[in-house]
Amino acid sequence: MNKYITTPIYYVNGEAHIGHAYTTFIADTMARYERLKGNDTYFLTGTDEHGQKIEESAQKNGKPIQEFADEISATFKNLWDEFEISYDKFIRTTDADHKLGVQKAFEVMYAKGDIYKDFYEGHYCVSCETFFPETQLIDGEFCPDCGRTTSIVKEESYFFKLSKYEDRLLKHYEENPDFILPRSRANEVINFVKGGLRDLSVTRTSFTWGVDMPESLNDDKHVMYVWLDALMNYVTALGYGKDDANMNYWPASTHLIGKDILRFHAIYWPAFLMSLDMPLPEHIGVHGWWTRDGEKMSKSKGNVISPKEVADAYGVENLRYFMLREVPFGQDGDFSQRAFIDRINSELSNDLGNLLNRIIGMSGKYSEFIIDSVNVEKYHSKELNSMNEALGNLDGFMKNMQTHRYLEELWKLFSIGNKAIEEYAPWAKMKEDKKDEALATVALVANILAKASIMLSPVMPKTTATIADALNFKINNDSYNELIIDKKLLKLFTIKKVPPLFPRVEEPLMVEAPIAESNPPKVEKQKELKQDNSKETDNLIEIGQFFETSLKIGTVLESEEVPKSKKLLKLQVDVGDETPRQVVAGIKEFYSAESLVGTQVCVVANLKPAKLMGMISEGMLLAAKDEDGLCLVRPEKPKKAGTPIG
RNA sequence: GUCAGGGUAGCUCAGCUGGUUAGAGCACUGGUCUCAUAAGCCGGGGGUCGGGGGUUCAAGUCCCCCCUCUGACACCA
Repeated sequence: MNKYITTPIYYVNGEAHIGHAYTTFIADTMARYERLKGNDTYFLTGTDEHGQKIEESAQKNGKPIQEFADEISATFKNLWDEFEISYDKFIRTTDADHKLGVQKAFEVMYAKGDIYKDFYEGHYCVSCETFFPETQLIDGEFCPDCGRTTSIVKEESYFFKLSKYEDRLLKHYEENPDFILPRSRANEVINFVKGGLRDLSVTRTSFTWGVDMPESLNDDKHVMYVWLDALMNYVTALGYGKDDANMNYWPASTHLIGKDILRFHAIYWPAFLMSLDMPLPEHIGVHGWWTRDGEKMSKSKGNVISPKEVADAYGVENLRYFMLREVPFGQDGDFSQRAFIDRINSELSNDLGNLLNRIIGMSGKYSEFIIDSVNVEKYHSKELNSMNEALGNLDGFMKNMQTHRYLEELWKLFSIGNKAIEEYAPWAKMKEDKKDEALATVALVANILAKASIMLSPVMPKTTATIADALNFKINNDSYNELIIDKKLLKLFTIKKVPPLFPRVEEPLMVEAPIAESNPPKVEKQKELKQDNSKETDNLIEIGQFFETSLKIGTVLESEEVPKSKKLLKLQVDVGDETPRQVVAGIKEFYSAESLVGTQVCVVANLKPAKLMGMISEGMLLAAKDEDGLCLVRPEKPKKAGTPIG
């Protein structure tokens, strides 16, 4: 059977973070699991390199775009190589073959009438060079960004008839309840589709760093929109549009993605495939995000975890185990060294590693390290049964990507082993001259470890290979068939002594990033500033530019909640003009309407008016927001309304 | 605000179509073996299953209302 597992292609806008590693670990585990079962498996990962953002980032770094993309792409590839990720192909959207495939797809959809050239018609603000939907316009006419008059302008664009596939998509979700996993994500998608789909603009004329249009269309003003380009990677990697060399792997078994790109994979991608008359992937697996010690990770907070740093400190395999064991698939997970260390010590060191040592010790003392399964069934049918029961449950968990349940279930084996040793106490049996029984128990545990290692190997390939080596067998499809499917026992062998697999971790191996306590310590502030400074140095402005912003002290005269709004307060603010200014501010979650009346705030006074919930906002309040909430910036002492700030 | 999904032991969670004294792991604690990485094993404490009504012989499990959390969308200037 063919299996095809993919990760998203990672955007080359920054280096790999823990989330990238997580996705890749899950995918790698699934791919290894399928191979173990003897399925012909293709595992794809790679990088997404087109689009305006990349163009801009390269410019900022003063590098040719391709060179910039090459560099970042290489950091991903190198990291995965270092982590021994078992990908079959690392695709880059700048690969020539990929571009060919995208163009081919475009031609097919175009020929079919699913892509048509039209005009992106909308209210266009010339000075902002942007289109705005009517709902955002102020008084149906003015630009929400600059307040100038907009005009109805048509810009040429190619569109994909997404709307045409609405019904077919809904039908597919309904008929394939496990198309999107976990279920809760499917509901989100269904709701969104039911809300109606608009045709998708699939080309851009505003930048050039993208896949060119197919020659047959003879239209080089446009380049492909990045998502059409990016999503196609899943088939161009198999040779679509070129030689179809590996198209026998299509459709994909699982596209693994993070929750941020759900819509593209669950709506656009299936629609594209329908248009190309190609089968849809079996599953879209949607995982959550990682927090750190309960808090969101962010660059400004300085608490971002580098996967390499963690792997260097704790070992890649331990990290893989932790990430897959700690969090229920689909949910957000929390990374803390404490939780990590607990799992290493209690599950890896105590339950597993120590168990291996126990039988090495006993076999050495009782039988010169020789392990013989001959009497296992005679004395331990009870243990064998419960072991087989747990082993039988594993496949279902993996199919649903419930890696945490999978590992939890697998760990029952070690418990069975530890309990058996205790219950049958081979040392006592030896004294009672029941060597057969003593050795049977040791052999039972050896078999438990062997079988568990096979099933653990997709998660921890190297460590389990070491265990297998100690137990004189190799983990592969053959041993899987023999020991797991046919439930056979290990043949007579001599166990090899190995050093402890999982040394206990007594204290954190990484320096903790400063974490905000109840009162944010100064350290964090400093760090934040430092980061910002270093970031801002290439982005300095002239003082004149600063003074283009008119900041004034304002006194809040009136304040009321905007009905039906979660975030907005409508304020009347005196900024020294004859009439008060109406300012709509998104601070309702942090300030009650009454508490603001009579207080002073800092107002950006020459901001172009904007329309929020249909109300004009003629200014903006200065406020600072971080993970702990938002606070307004206010004058230290009362000042007359309208006092300029500078 | 609309929609979706939650709120079960200190923590992380399991409890399918309602049915005996509500479970697991971790943490805490008492005991105990010695093959082992001060690991293992046995036992214990601890829950008004968010709140309030209702249906039923019987509800964590079904219905209604409320509180609260998370996510998506609609307004974060």
